[in-house]
Amino acid sequence: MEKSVERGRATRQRLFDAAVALIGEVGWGGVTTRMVAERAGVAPGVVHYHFASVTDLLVEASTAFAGALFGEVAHRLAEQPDIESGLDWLLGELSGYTGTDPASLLIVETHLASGRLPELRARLRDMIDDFRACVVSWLRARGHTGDAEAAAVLLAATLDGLVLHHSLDPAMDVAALAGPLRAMLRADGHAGSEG
Amino acid sequence: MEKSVERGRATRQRLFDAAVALIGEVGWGGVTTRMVAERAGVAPGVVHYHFASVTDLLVEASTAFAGALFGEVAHRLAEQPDIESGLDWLLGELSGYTGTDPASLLIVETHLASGRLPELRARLRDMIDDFRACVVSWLRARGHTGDAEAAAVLLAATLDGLVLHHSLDPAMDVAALAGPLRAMLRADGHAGSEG
DNA sequence: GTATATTTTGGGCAACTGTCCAAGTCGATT
DNA sequence: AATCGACTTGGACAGTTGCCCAAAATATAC
Repeated sequence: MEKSVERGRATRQRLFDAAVALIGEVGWGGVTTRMVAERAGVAPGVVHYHFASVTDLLVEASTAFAGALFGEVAHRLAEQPDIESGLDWLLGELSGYTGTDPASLLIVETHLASGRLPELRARLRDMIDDFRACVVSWLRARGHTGDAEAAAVLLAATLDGLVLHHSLDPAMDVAALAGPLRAMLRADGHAGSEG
Repeated sequence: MEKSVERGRATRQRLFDAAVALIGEVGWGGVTTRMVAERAGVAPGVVHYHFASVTDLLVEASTAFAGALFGEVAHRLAEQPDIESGLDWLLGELSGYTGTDPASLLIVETHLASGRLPELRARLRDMIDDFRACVVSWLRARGHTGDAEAAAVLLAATLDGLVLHHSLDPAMDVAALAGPLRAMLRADGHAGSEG
């Protein structure tokens, strides 16, 4: 009983991939048992053999994908020598997210679904916390002197927002955003009053 | 044939309201004919008497709501005497969007659905264009000397992103973002190299 | 009153949904 | 060879879906 298990793992992985692709194509709520089964090239019953429910599959697949994506971005960002080149790299990546690619769609769909699925919500929040923490330490190591936490929160939100708007407006000039974005992270403490 | 029409308009409006509320509660794809009919207090058949399809109702309702919201925000923003107080007002508004309110949910849901509904996509893009244009003229009238278009794009995207992240992380300290956000809009031209 | 236009009703339809399950396949173990 | 366990199959089930429509209700015009 070894090759059987191996085959099972492969099927499970194919279900993951199919789920990720379909969430982007038809939306979180539009993914059906038979759809994902057909896409994975298996019989409909297989889905409920490997997962308790379709929602369960969706949660597992989307968190796995999102986790890998966040980790990858954080990792690549950490390799950037200074803040300015880091931002340039981020903007460059961003221009690759046209909004039609599975990555950006899945991220936003997962965000939304998390509002109605507490467990998914918790996982996603942990991921964003991790990502923010990476950005904070990266900013500090590169000489950012201001409120690094606030900057990280703002940067993470801005990136997500840009992915969203870029999908609506593919003609958006991403490169032109470098100026104000740099200014945002050049803030060095003398902020303003706050309540 | 006048009071009849009036009653029809009232029903139509109740269907709009029900649709807006339900998009936030169960998601764009989760709204069903019978759901919206029950919420509006009418028989299921009414929906398809007033609208060609549920999707049609959803598109009409969400664009009407989003248009009113964008218009309201742009109008209130235009009343702010300077950029800093404008940002403060925006952040204050933002802290009201906990992510559980219908407005923020509907905005994000509509964003997403637009990826699969070309007409909705076009309408939404026009709205954001209008909003950006308002921000641009507001920035210029308040003495912004840099690339006002880029600043407006970035600001609009950042606001949407913050709504998204605020919904995931209600404990987010919105006021702390004022510093870097102001710095972003304080950019006055001497940006940097760009590809 | 009758006639006409508009809106509303409640049920009917075929298609699809998630989930389950008895039967079947296939490789490993004995 | 027979047996065992993990995996897969394809169909069955009850429930829900969007959409449609003949009939009833309501309001205006004559």
